[in-house]
Amino acid sequence: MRTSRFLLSTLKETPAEASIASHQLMLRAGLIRQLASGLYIWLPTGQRVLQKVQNIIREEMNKSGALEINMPVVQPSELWQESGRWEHYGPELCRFTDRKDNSFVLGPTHEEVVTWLSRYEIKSYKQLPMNLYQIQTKFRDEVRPRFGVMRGREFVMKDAYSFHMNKESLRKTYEVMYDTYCRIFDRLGLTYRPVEADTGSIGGSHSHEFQVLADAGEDIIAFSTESDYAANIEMAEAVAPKESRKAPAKEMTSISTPDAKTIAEVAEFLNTPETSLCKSLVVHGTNQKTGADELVLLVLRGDHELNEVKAEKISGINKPLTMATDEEIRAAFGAGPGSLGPVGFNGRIIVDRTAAVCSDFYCGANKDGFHLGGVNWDRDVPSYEVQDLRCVVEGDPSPDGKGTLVLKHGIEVGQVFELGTKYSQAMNCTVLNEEGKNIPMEMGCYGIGVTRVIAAAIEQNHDDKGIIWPAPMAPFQIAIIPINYNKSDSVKEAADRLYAELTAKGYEVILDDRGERPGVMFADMKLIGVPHSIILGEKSLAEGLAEYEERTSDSKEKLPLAEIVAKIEKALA
RNA sequence: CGGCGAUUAGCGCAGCCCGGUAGCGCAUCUGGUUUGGGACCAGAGGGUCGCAGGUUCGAACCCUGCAUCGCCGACCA
Repeated sequence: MRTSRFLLSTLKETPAEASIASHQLMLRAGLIRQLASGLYIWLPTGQRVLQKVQNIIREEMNKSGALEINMPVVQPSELWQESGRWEHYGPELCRFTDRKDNSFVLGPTHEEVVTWLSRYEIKSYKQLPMNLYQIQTKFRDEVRPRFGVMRGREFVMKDAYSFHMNKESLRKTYEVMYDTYCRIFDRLGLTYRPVEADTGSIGGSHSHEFQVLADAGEDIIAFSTESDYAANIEMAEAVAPKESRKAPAKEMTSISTPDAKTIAEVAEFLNTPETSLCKSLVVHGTNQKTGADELVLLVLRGDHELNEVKAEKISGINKPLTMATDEEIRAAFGAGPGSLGPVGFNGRIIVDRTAAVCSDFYCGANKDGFHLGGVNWDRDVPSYEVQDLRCVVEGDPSPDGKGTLVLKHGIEVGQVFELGTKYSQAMNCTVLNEEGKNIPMEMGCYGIGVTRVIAAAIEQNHDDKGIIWPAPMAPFQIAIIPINYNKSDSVKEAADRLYAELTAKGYEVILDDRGERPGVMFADMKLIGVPHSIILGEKSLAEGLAEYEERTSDSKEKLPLAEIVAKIEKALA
């Protein structure tokens, strides 16, 4: 490719809307342009990267035995009603009607369509297992699109769906996909970790996420210092403290705490650490026996945070988790949210494992402006349950018993699920087994955020000059930078000859034939992150020399022109 | 969906408080000089100041509404 015939579209200045490195660089390097909130055009440079990532994914998926298909973006609403997700998927699901007033959605994912397909195409257990995948555009009307393609509304995803006779077969394919994902992310040159994950609204039982480690990541991952335990913080178990609760040493007393409402304020007012306080949160629940709505009190140690995913999984707590309003709280407790506590509350109380071993603690008095001190479970609060409610914090013991936990930010680039029969049952997707009996197929699903992978790679690989692509993702492998291309015959001749030679060998070469000043060419090639550059100048050429520069280290080396091709071939081998 | 902010040339911004000829830098085009790390000189093109109302002799500027974009939070296979 010659720059004069290419749409390089680089920007010197950073557009104001971009806040993280990958978004800024994708705009500056001319990979993408924003069309509307969460919608992006992929420019030629970006499209080349996108296709490279897609090809690697496709190769590895094909190697794993999966079969590529292509399903429509537009899907009939009836399928979503069949699966039950018409109700459960919120406004994120973009719904519309056609001219005949038939109802459709823009596919945010394709479980319904692929299940519909398999219902017709898979008739016998002899066809199983089968794994179908596509690389396709999805649309999710995100509440808040941000960070460029990291969280766009329209994005490219590789999604695969596997079908099985039984759980053993599903588990086998799950393992194959897990390994395939490792190979894909290894090949892409990313630093990532597979972590235990929540299954979220897609449903299912067993799941791992593939997280690219980067500070800009929106997820938090807990790792063990000693073992390979790793989990999304949503899932990471906060194990029960080993030490048992101390016997009460103090009498319960009421303390006036005017204007102290938050944990930090109360701790400061009482001149005591946050760990000696317990905080109380009120959520909506359903009474297990009567089925009536009720308010449930959740109690955590003052320095800990509620893990909403864990709370939602407790039966009797409404999903999605909804906090009680100030009015509801006042009606039930006779006090506002800043002064709540378990003492005297006669509804359901769920206490976090760590809070449950606190003794002589402080908590709200259920009276505005007052807290209680010297509070003890059992003695002062006779009836309560103990559950794992909180987010883990750094230093917590690892759930597998080895080492302690550290927390890091991650970008979720892939996820593998065991779905089970959630969709096959709801949509009557069955197969005849060896006994001639109709059974719902076991299903798995496996996604990779293709466009997000690119943003994640840039988050991990850039410097102040621009992108430093992992070799397999680079839009071009080699840049030829001729100084005075338009004026010097020797430079032009050498550049054209090298370009022809390297191109004929099958390399992806970009020749900067714009005749720009050297600084402009260097800056552009570094910005778009071409891994290898050949610099040709008239003076060096007169001595038979060319220069080789490598992007990762920005190191330069002069060597005979005749040896440059061999040098490049070695570097790219 | 709540709170906050922005919207003026392709991009980054000033002008608004205090109403009266729409500006700067970068980019683009022309000519010239330059050519090893985002050059210099001279000239040129490019704007319904987000949209709609209102106040006013007169609105980029003041008022009202709406839209879009962004930030923080809630949300998220």
